[in-house]
Amino acid sequence: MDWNGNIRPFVSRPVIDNSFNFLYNYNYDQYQGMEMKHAMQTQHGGVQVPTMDNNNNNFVLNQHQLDKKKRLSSDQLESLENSFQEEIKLDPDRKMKLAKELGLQPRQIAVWFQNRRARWKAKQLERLYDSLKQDYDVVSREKQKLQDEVLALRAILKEQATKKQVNSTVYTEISGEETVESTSMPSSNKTITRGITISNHQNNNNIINNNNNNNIAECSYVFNNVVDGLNPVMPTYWATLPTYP
DNA sequence: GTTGTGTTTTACGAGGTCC
DNA sequence: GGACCTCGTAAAACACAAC
Repeated sequence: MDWNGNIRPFVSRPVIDNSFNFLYNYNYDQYQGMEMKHAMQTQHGGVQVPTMDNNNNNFVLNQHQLDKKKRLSSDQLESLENSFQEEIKLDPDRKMKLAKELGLQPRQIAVWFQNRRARWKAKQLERLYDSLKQDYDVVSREKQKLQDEVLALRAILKEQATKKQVNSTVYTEISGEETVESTSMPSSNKTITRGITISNHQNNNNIINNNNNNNIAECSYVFNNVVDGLNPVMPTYWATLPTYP
């Protein structure tokens, strides 16, 4: 029994031999004890009734009736698609209207919308994945760039610290004061990073190399905050990333 | 033309939510 | 409790390459 009270035999197998016709009798039920929900349909969803077999008084299906799962026509699909584009959910009134217009069972309309929503959702997920992957790639490249910068700056710092150590050793020999600065990372990174400029670093590399005092004066806002874990600064492109509900 | 195989579409059942 | 939903799946329909 379908939603409209029509009876539709289960007809999932092709006729191989007439001797097996009993398998396709009206009373045949693949799922014993289960309610029949299928309605045999014509090209446009009309219900077909099984015919009587002359020999044994059983209901049998002719070849046309055995053609199950008809695909919807292009016109039907177009109408359904248009309706779906208007609203992906199907209210009962619209379902009945579409069923009438397209000559389909209301159940078919409901099922089509359910399947269409599933396809739509899968597509959305696919797009979301692509978008997130793109974002990830951008962030990943940026991270690599920043890591390279950190390595370069550490090398510079190490070099400067070595020079400084040499100078202070000479000074200590004279004054007796201890002025050696640690350059190890990351345990003492705060000490180091407070004296480094990351923004405009490429232009500043020369300055760093040539003017130790200027480097210390150009304290990095970005680097300090990121390393200290305070108010991390977002890359400008983050603002352009799409938002998702 | 046939056959094998992968993909798409139609349809359903199970289990859940909502009114 | 009925209508409807999502999710997972079966099976028919279809597309297409290989022979």
